[in-house]
Amino acid sequence: MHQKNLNNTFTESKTGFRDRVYLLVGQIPSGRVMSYGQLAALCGNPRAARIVGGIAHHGPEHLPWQRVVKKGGGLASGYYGGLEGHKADLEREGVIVTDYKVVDIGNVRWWPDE
DNA sequence: CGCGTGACGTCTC
DNA sequence: CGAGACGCCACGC
Repeated sequence: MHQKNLNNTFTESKTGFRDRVYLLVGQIPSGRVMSYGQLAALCGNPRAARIVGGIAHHGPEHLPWQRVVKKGGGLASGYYGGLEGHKADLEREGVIVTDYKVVDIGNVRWWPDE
């Protein structure tokens, strides 16, 4: 037929990774943060943290990527505006940041279970 | 369809 | 504690 599979890759299982990242990031409430590895794990691959970073860099700007930090609470240098911008956006939401690292990350880390 | 890549993570020194 | 090196894997060309 005329339709073919085009690029196919419409298999939810595979493209799901990137889409899930978008959905999860969009679900992070204000004042809370998630780590790249955490997002990756929830997407199905705890070792795909780097992939989440790459997706974040190229992902939609309307998503709260500022709520995505490293596992230890470290901010992302590649964030639009750099560490300063990232820090400013997090503090704006009430997240305490010191030396470009989220303070008490264990308390502000958010999980979809909540 | 293979290679390089990177907003990470973990180990070692 | 801090910095450096390796590994890991989805994504784009």
